Amino acid sequence: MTVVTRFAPSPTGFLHIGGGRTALFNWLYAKRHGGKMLLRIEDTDRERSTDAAITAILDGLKWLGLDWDGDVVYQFSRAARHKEVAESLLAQGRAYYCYASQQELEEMREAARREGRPLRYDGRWRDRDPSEAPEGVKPVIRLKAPTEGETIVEDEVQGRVVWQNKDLDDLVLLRSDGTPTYMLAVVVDDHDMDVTHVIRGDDHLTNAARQTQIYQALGWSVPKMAHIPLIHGPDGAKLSKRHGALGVEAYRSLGYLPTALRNYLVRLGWSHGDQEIFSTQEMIDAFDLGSIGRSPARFDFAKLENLNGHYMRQANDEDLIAAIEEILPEIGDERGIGAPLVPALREKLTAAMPGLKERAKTLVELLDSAYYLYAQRPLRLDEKAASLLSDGRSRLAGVAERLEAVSEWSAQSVEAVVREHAEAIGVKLGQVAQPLRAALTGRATSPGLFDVMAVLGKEETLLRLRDQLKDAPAA
RNA sequence: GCUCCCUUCGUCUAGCGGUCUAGGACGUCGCCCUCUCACGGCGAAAACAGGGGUUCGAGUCCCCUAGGGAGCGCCA
Repeated sequence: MTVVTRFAPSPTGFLHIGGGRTALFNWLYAKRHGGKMLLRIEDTDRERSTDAAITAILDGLKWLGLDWDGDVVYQFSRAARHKEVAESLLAQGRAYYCYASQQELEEMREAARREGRPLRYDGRWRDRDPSEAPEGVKPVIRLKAPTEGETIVEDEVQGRVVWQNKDLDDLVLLRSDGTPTYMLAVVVDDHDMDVTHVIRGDDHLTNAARQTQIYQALGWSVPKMAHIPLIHGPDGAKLSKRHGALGVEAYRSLGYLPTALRNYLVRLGWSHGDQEIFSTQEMIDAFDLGSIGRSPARFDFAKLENLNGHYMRQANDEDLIAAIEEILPEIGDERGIGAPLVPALREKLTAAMPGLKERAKTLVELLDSAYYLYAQRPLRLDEKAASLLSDGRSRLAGVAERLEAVSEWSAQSVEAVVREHAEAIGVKLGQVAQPLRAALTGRATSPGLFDVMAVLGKEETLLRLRDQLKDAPAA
């Protein structure tokens, strides 16, 4: 039997980080077993589902590099089938019409709360004859769930989880308007789509029990289930939208690479011995449900940054530039850079990339550290640079002249000249290099100074230098 | 309130009864490298929630307590 997994988000918002991980796990499991991952949009809540959310989810998946097999299934389009299944259950006496009103149900819950009883539907229409139905009330169809015995979920991650049937109530299968509830729709769709493995957040664990009851009523076999623990925010609280749960597109704008995010995500809850870095193929080869932990994990930006740095260092320069260009529309404006990059800047960025990517943790950081490439003369020095320069300006006297004399401008040749200068005035290289760096880049840190000078070129280097040395005392 | 799940360094985790004086990674702090910052190298501090059992032996199995989480909708 070929493995079929599915990712089934509801389109009520962006694809958040937890959903991204669930999708990743489903994708990895399918790939690992040569199976398929299906994508189903659970849009039966017509009020809250939006096309914008669907687009965001699809884009998020694509950016993460997760593809799916076949066409996207829209759950709502299958409503007729859901209804048919509910009615078949009704015909078999495994479901029944319930005429309880919203108000009745609320009172039921309120009373239960007051008396400290579980908040469950009391089954008041379970054995009542429909002839007693109140006039003009459209009924819902409820599952006639077993009242005795137990319902067992053999979960691939959580192990064997047992519920007493007396603790589970008769859930609604079909709403009074004839549309299916999530509980019914999921079961029917997973069955019809031949899903063999349901991998989802453990917030669905109790749903698994109720869905199991529906499978049993239908006489269908239950797919394998794997309920993975949720991701919490850095403070340990549930990762919710107001608690730092960002959509995956936000990580994109923050300058993270999809490869890094994937690597970070796969290690959240899953492990493979001591291995931390996984190529896509390695992830696929090693992924298994048994190595998924059962406790929730906190989201840690520091570790994501570290991984991102790793992947940036490893990435090839062209790909990094392409990735930067992609997010330039979002982050370029405030830095005065338009997308696409003008050829001259693109060229400089390419030349400087080996030194830049070595130092940055995110694409945004990289772009900032490349300030010296796109800065307009005269440079605005930041505070540290300004003080470095004022301290060391006198040691720079005469460098410009020495540099002027260089005919073959390269990192090597300028290094030789600067070292010569330092030696001539009897100071260490750093004593000259630091103020020089400040003058040329406007910052106290940068890639190797001589690489910077090489990328800038002789003319620009000298112009910038003279900008800052105008009022320097003579040597 | 009821049901279910969880609990190893600050964080992610290894550990599946003896090899644990508990390993790795991120982070933190030193030192080295060095023109700065990174990278890299070396090193340090840092954890089995608590209490009972079971066993010759428990981080590993069982129970209780505490703490955390999820669910309890005609939402998904």
